[in-house]
This record gives sequence, structure tokens and C-alpha cells, in this order.
Amino acid sequence: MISYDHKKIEKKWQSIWEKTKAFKARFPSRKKKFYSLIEFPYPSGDGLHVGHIRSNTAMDIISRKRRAEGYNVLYPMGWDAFGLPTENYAIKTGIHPALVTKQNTDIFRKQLKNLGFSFDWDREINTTDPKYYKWTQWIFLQLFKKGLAYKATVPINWCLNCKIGLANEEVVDGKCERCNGPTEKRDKEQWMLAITKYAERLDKDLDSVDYLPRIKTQQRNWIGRSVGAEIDFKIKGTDQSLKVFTTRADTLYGATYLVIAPEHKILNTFKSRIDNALEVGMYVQLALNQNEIERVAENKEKTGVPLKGLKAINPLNGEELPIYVADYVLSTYGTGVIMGVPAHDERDYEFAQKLNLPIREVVIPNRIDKNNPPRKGKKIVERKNVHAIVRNPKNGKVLCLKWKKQPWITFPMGGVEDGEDLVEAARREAREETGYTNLKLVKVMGGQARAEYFAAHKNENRISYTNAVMFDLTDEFQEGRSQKEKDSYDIVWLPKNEIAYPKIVHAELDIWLSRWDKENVSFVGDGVLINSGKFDGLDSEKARREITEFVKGKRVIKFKLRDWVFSRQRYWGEPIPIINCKKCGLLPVPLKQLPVLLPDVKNYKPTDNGESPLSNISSWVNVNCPKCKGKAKRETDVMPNWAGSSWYFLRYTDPANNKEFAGKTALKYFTPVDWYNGGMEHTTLHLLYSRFWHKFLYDLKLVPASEPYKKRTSHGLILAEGGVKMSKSKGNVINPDTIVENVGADTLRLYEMFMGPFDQAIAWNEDSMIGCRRFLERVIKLQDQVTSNKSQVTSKELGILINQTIKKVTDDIESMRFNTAVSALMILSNEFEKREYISKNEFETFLKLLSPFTPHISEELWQKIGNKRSVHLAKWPIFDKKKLLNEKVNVSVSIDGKSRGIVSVKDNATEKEVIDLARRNPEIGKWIKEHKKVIYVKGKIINFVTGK
RNA sequence: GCCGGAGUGGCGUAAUGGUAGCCGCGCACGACUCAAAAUCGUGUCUCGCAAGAGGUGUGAGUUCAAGUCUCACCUCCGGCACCA
Repeated sequence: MISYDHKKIEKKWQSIWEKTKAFKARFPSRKKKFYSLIEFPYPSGDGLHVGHIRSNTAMDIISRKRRAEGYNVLYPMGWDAFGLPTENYAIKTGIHPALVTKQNTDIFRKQLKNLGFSFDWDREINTTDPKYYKWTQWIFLQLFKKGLAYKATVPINWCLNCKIGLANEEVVDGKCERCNGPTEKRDKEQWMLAITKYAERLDKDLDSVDYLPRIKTQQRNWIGRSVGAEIDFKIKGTDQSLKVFTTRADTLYGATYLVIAPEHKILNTFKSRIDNALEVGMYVQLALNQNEIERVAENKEKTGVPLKGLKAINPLNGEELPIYVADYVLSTYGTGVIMGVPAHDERDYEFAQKLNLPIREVVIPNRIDKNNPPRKGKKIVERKNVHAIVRNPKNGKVLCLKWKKQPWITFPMGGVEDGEDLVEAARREAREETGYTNLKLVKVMGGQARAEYFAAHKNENRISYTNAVMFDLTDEFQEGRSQKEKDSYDIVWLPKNEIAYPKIVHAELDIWLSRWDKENVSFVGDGVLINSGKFDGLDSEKARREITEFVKGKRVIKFKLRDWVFSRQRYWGEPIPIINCKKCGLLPVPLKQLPVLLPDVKNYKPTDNGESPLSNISSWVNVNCPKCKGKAKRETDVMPNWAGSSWYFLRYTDPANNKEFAGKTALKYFTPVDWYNGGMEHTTLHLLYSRFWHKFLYDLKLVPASEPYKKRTSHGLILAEGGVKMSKSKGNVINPDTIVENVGADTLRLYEMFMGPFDQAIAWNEDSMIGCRRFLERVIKLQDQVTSNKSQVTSKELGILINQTIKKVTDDIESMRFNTAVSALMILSNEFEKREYISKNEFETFLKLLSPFTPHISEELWQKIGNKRSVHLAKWPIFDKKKLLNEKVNVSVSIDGKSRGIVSVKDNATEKEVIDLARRNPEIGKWIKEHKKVIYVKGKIINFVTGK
């Protein structure tokens, strides 16, 4: 009986790998490189948890596979150790954050080593190491010298608990991301990084990288690129104008007012001309005093006041428009002025409703009939129509006409005469066509819809402008219908869920459906212009161009992305290497003096006035100006913890360099990162920030590629049992140590890969893990069956299964379908178990495929069956394309798509052979009677179609 | 509201448009055992004694054939959210 002593095996191999430096990335090297990366952890006091391991194991598998494929792999690890939890712990305990960091990283390192990850530990880095942050500071100074790091007084998010300024990204639902406490807006002088200067490239270059689509989408949403126009509206009686940013220049005829943000400067410039300046002033005061939470409060009603005495001129038609100030317009986006188009913007609609402003529809949706599209060269006739949508409130069914001569179902409908009332026209059509007369008006379903189609009976193309009117039946009384109507169609009542295209043939149907249950709201989509003078009939896209040009507007691109607030009034971060001299201004610390070291302090608490604790250390703060040698002060703000992680992957390529952040040749060889896996939560912060820094360094010609990561993938969260997030406060965090102790690292790794699709969130379930442990125990037992006796070599079928498994595991690892790769290995192992003997060769192939998942046990067995060199030096197996399929295949026999059994045939069997075989099989043959048609897909299925 | 993603046994999940439920957990029965655990074997979607019928969130559609493709809807998860 062979036992599985995981502790002994895992310890043994971990120490051998460490001694032999088995996973060292060589440099220089003639081999092709592969750089695989995972996010370096923040070494919190809680230690590693099982969530970390999912990403680590996945990239470990890929790294090990790449090595077996002959690559020189760089798979590094380090510590992102600056940050608030450590600092808060220091405040509480008085222990120096550096010491806390040291303790925590020691724990993390040990935990990671116990899991057998193939990191190159010689390249370990730590962002809090002065030898590292020297270069973080150096890069900051390059940004400063290029004008991309600047100081500005900005309203920042201020956390009342942490007493710290937060970036927009660190505020979640108006609350501090870390402590969940309330935040408010405060004006403060802050260091900023001009990431917006790179917005266009950060957006566009996403085309050139291989990121998961959802990652790209999320970044694009965050960057928020939108193309629009800036259009000047003259202020009546002055030589000044208001610049409006809009993405909907096509709706310019529908503008019925302008709105400016409360911060807008014309409020001061034209104060004397505003008749109700007092009222306006009070409104603005109120708006500016709101904090973030109040301003974004849900369902907040729109408010605003007019600027009496000021009028703007619509440049398109010369119309005079009132000007309002309202807090729903943001000063920080666009120009801080919008044109109000209530018919085509929901917010404007809401505002207009509230303040009784006119609503003018200028764009209507357009549909081209799929069944009868317009034909070329036919004359075009325009018509005005109405659809009557009649519901029976008793059963929710809808009144329809089933046409006798056409395969149509329609609503009651007809033309509308000029000047005829819509509702009356709809009533008339319903009565004439169906006989129902007792109808209660529910609503007119929004504005018109336009449709283009070919009217065959008149041989002409039509453009229809249709309104829909909705009624409820008050009773089921029905008048008689004319014979003509009776001959034309039957009356049918259809349930709501059957009101769908193409059963109902109206091209406009989707428009009515979208308005079915909604109150009258504005139409915000693109369509065709009406009520727009000479632009009538143009589609939105064309109209945007032509109208913008006509009013001499400028095409502009705007972004939601804002510059990055880079200051923190804290201790545990990289000091910003700037000296402030009253005479000479802001100066960079001379390069020779880098790094600016963090001084020792007694108290890590921020000061009461919100300054960094560093500001209390006069011996550190007071320096001589590097230029005039006069008295000057150091900058006391430190960097956010996103700083160190914005370039750490570059440092791994050359971690000990003390002349540069990394040597050119090492960078050239190792970067860009080939494959970066990490959490979705970093998509809009770390991932975007590091792309920005990297592009900046690329512009300075300091890195060889414009994008840092060729490929980015993401793992799903591991949740606690019950599907909730793991968190310390809930006490449901699973620590890997006990699992490694009880069942071993290999089992834990295997289970995390097997538990479900890698990219999906999944709940931890310790009971299921036992299956992975059992599998490994059975794999160990297989060694007894291994024979090197050639005459006992196993069957052809097994050879095919092995070949299929090589292909499956190889492909699945590449696409991160680890769960199915493990499943394939289990299937092969089950097959092995059934046999008396397994050839050494076959078992070796199996071990090689298994080794990236469970490296310790694979090494052990590899050695046991007589190999001297490590399994990680063995070549990755290659499958033989010709040996993937059996000669005999199972063909499924079905009658009318219903499966009735299988027959086993040669893979190239003809249809006739298969039919014969199927007929002869009594279980299947009894089903095969008359059939009109046979569908035979070689090697897969044969289907008899009876045509019933 | 907008943008992503997902809905399949008791559970985690698997299925190039071609026998739905592979692999694993759990459960049941059997073997081993004085007994239990472990291990091994057999079975395990639902209804039905059976023959058979039904079945992948709902409703339509395309197809010889739909978990898979199309349209509409419902539910859940993630992200964004007055960005004009």
C-alpha cells in the first residue's frame, strides 16, 4: 500500500527547487522569453487568502507550460507595501510601518513558497524599499519636468475619518473606499498627474492589445470618449457667447433653452445684467455647498432658476432662448453649458417638465421594413398613419387583424387626414375594422415613427409617419362590420408576449413595444429629422455633420477621465521629491539626492489641519533651495499607493540596478509583459495608471513598447461559502495554511483550478475539494501499474485517448479552461486504473500534463518511475493529429431529430451502410419507417425525416 | 437608466448546431470489516410497473436537428451613473 505523504513530498521538492534555482529567469539568454505576471500583493496582516491563489496558480501553470515548451520564463513576485492599512496599524500600535511590512512580507513569502509557485525569488521587489522608491520618485520627476505633474487647487474628495484626500476612483457611492466613511468636497492644493493628456491614446491603443473584451469595454467606459461639437450661442445684446458642448448637434432645432453649471463664470461677468441676481446667487450658493452625496442622491428632482434678462440666440434659426442655471450641469465636463433639448434627452425632459419649458420633437425613429424594403427607381409617396392598439384589461390580450390574403397580423390601422385628430382617427379605424366602439383612451404612444417600405399593390415606395394610440376596452360590445372588412381579415386577440416581430408585421413594432409601459419620455436614439427646416429628412449622423458645419461649430472630443489626484497627506508612501522655495518656486530634488527618504516620526497620525505627519518634522522639512541656496521647504505630501505599482513590472527585469530604473537591454529582452492576469477591480485604476506611466516612459524612449501588457486576462472572485464576499469583518476568510497542512498544496491548487470556470466568481466549498485529493491518491497508486516491458504496451484506444488528452490539456491551458483540463486528466487516469499495465512512456506523458497543476506530486512520481532530471525540464508533449480519432465512431440515429440510439461504424462509412446497420439493429430499426429525407453527417449523426 | 456577463440534476459544473448532464461532490445499495472510517464496485434529471413521454429561466422564430443561432422578455451578478 502506497501512502500519500503530501507534507514530506512538498517540502522535499520545494527545497530542491530553491537550492537549484529551478525557476530562475536567465539574462542574458538566447532563448525566447516569456514574461508572465500577476499583481503583486499588498502584504496585509491577514496573510494570503485562497483568492490570491487562483490567479497565482493559473499563471504558474502557464509559466510551467511555457518552460516545458522551451521559453526562458520570467515569473516574478514582490510586494506592493505602501498604503493605509499598515499605516493605520502603526498609528494604533506605534510599531514602525517598515517593521510591520517586514513581518507581513515574511509571512506572505513563506505562504507562497509553501504552495510551490515557480517564482524567480531572486527578483523579489518591495515598493517601500528606498532602492525601489528612488526610481518611483525619479519617474515622478520626469513627469514634473514634462509638465505632467502639477499642483492645483481642486475640490478633492476628503474622507472625514481617514483625514485624507481621495482620488475619484477611491470614492465608492460617495463613501471612502477603505473605511466606508463619509466624504465631502474640499478645496485643497494637490499634486495632479495629467493622465487626460494621454486619454486619446489610452483609448485608441486598446485596439492593439489582447485584453478580454470586458476589460476593454470597462476601460473605454471609464475613459469615456465622446465625439461632439462645440457650438457658440450669442448672448443677446452683447458681443459674448456661450459655448455649448453637445453630441447631438442634429437636435439643435429642438433646443428650447440653455443651462449653465453653477460654477460658470458668466454668472459673475453678467451679474449686473441678471435681473434676479439675488435669487440666482442664492441658488448657486446652495448648489455649491452640497457635498458629493447630496448632489448625486438618487431620484433627486431637477432644480434650477432662469437668468432673467439674459437671452441666448440659437445660431441655427436665430431663435431667442432662455438661460438657466442648474446643478444637473457639471462644470467639470464639456464646457459647463448645455443646450436643453427636452424632446431628445431624458434629463432635459425632466427639467423641462419641472419648469414648464416647451418640448419640440425634431428627430423621429426610422425603420426600413424587412419584409418589403423600398425598391430602387420607384416613386416615393408619403403618408400619415395611425395604429390603434386596443387592450382587453380583463385578460391583457391585444386586438389584432389576421389578414386573409396576406400572411400578416397587424393592429387596426389607417391613414390620417390633414387636420384630423389622432385619437379620433384611431377610434374610427378600430371601429370600422373590428366593430369595437367602447374604448377608453390610455395614451398616445409618444411621437411619430417613420417607416420606409414598398407598397406592392400600388407599385410605389412609401414613407409613412405613424402614431400609435393605446386604448383599453370598456366593454365587449361589438358593432357589425362591413362585408368587405369581413372578407379582408379575421379579428384575433393575442396575449402581449405574442406581440412580436415578425408575427406582427409592422416595421415600427419595436418602437411601440419600447413605449408600451412607459410614460411619455423623450426619444434619445438616432433617427430622421423633422421640424428642422432644410435639414428635414436627413438621418441623425449626417445631420450632426451638416448642422455643425452650418453653424460654424467645431468638432471636438471629450473624455470623462479626469486628471489623477496624486497627493496624499499621509506618512506611509513615497515622499514627493519636490522643494518649495519662496523665491524660485517648485523645484525638483536634485537627482543625486534621490531617494528622498522617509524620516522617522513618533506619531504617524495626519495633523489636524489635514497636513501630512511629515510636516511636523522641521529638521526634515526645512532645507536649502537647490538653486538659490536660500531657505526652502520640502513637499510633505506623499504619493498614493498606485505609484509603486505603476511601473513595478519594469523593475523585475533588472531589480538590482542602482543606475537606472532598469537596464535598457533587460527591458528590451523581457518587456512587454506577455500575459498579465489580475482582478477586475484593478481595471480602471492600476491597469489604466500603469498604461499611462508606461506610455510616458515610452515617449521618453526609456521603454521599448508603447503598451506594457500584450495580453490581460482576469479571474473570477472566490467567494465565501454561501456566495458572499470574503472579508475579515465577516470572519469568513479562508486561509490556505490549514488546507496545505491537511491535504497539501497540490490538492489546493488542483481544486482551485477544477472548481469552476476560471473567469467566473465561485463560492468556496471545502467538501468538493476531497475529490481532488482522492484523484491524487489514485494517481500515486498508478505507479504500481507502470511497466517498461514493451510487450505489455497497452491498446490503440488508450493511445488515442492519450493523444486527445494532450490536445485538450494543451488547448485548455491556453484558453484558461483549467476546469476542463483537469477533468480530461481525471478521465485519462480513470482509464489507466482499468488496465493491468501502463507503459512508462504513457505514464510520463500523463505526469507532464499534470505537472503544471500539481508540481510536487508530479516531480515525485516522475522520479519514482526512474527519471533523474526534473519533470519541469521535460518537453511538453505534442499530440499526433492523425491519431486523434478512433477508426470506429458512434453515429447517433434519430427520427425527426429525436434520438433513438447509436450505431458503431467506420469513420468513413457511407450513408447506405449506416442506414443498413441502423435497420438491422432491432432497438433502432423498429423506429425507422417511411421517411422523406435522410440527413447524414459523417461520423456524427443520421436523421430520418418523416415530414410529419 | 446605460454597458458587460450569467441562468442546465440535490450541489460545483460539461457539451465544434448533431445521443443534454462529461468530470467531481453528495446520496443510495453492495463488497471488505466484529463494527465503523477509509477504499473498491454499481446506481443516481423528472414522470411512468413498463412501453414510453417530458426536460437546459419565459415566449416566439430559424433549422432535418437548438442548451448552443435570431428577436422580445424575466431573474441574478459585476461595472458606470445627471459625462450633455
